[in-house]
Amino acid sequence: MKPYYLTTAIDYSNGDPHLGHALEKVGADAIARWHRLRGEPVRFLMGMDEHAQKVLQAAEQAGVAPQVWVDRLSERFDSTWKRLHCSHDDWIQTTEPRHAKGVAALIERIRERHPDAFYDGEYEGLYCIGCEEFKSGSQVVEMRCIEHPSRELVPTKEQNTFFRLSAWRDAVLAAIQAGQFRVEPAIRRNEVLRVLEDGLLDISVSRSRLPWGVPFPGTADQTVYVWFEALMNYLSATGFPDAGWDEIWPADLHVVGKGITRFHCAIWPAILMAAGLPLPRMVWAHGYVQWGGAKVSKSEGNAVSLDLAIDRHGPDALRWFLLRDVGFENDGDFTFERFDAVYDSDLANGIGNLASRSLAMIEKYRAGVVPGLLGQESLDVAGESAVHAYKAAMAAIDLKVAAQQIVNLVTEANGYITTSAPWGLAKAGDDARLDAVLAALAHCLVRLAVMASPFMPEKSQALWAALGQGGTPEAAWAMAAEPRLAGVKVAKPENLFPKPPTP
RNA sequence: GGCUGGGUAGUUCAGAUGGUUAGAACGCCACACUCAUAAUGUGGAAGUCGCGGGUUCGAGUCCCGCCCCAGCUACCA
Repeated sequence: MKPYYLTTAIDYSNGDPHLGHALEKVGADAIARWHRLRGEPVRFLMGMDEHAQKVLQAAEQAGVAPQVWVDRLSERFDSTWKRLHCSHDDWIQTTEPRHAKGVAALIERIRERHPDAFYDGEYEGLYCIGCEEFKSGSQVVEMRCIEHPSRELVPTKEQNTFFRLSAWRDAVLAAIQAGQFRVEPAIRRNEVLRVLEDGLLDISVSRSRLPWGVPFPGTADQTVYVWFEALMNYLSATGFPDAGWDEIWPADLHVVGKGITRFHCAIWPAILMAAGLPLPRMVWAHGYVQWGGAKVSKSEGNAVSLDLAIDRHGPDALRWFLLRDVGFENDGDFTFERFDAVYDSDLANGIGNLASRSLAMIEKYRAGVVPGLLGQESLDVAGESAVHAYKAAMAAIDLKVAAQQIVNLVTEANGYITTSAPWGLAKAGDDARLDAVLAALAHCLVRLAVMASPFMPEKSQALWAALGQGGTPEAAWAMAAEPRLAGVKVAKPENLFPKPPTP
């Protein structure tokens, strides 16, 4: 069975991982975990983009060889994502031999099928002597490079290879319109459609001055231009062109930042079409994390320390906050003030306290053994509908709404406890009612553990274990659909989400 | 400039096809409860729905104009 293959963007090896990167990884991870929860095989790729000029400069500044530099950063990013409980099962660096091999094979495959897909042309751009590279866009202010404002940019021509992007415009446009190649959310799709409707120009895809890169097949001194090559990581990670790659490809989902949608939604599908390969099924472009309303980025120099944010309340809490409050669709804001508020309300006072009080009552009134099911309580009905709504939201990659279902169910459960007042039933000796209430609470907790697992794997695992369940909540969707806990021995865990002492 | 979105309670946001007193969460105030991480529940205060016109019996929801914010605008991952 072909796995659900999803990827995140590969990150530039020229700085530390920050909150913006984290949102993407954690969001993709929640989606990966959701598919595993449904029992699907999943393949989940992350990695590093290492062939940029900036990377060389960063290595030089650090005084180490480029490969040493990128390996160091690769380790740093990978371990950060693992610390955030990301469950990727492949990690690609674009300096790996398998990537160079995949890129070369893909370009050759395009040449075989469409000999005129590539042609020699002249690229003309503004060249900065200081940076030793071409500059454009926001790097150019008043005809000068922002890094070297004392020097004039020199209009320079160089001979290199062009990709006939324009030839695939109609086909890419049609694929998006037909829904065969989905671009989500809609705001991003509209942008891409507009770009395509305006037409595409051919693009230069090689550089002659950069030895740090993948050699362009059939040329003596050219390397593949970095972002053209970077896109191909999704394919080279499947093992392409070696046997077995087509058991993984096409990708089901590319998760990317909104800033790079055009590359993924116009150029990447054109490359694949030229090669006669199937298109990815979906590109999801998330919004950006802002810091107190301002852009967070390495270039702005205000990147919040990711380690600091993780240390605040632990990795699961940060995952929860990013996906539930910052959001995976629109831009969102990160402040410690809000992070603390959401932690207290959703996690400590919400799920954590609900688990605590429910399990404490099962222990106190029934020696920790979940009573048998006596009938359907109102809380069971609420649980079923929460699971239903959650499922629909996850399938639509609406992580915020999915998380909302968890919060809603917690609220339902707290209200149910107040209404049914188990302590009163115990005092009155109404054992039948008390059994029903305690069973319903246990079922509710199981549902919560399962639903929370894509968001907070570690904490939901702890809750799962407290409910006397073996293994992990992964692939345990059946328990959410129909909890079976009669006779199971539960144990109240330590506080799932301890509250820091208030000063 | 062009194109997309958006401007709704202190804050973050919901509000298909126009229709009773505009909703939720967090925060705030009061009360209740005691199983629980001083947690939870109930009630309450809180909004000229960006501005100005228009259509309509009736508009946050449609039309026109304007203001403000964000994004995209091709080789910036």
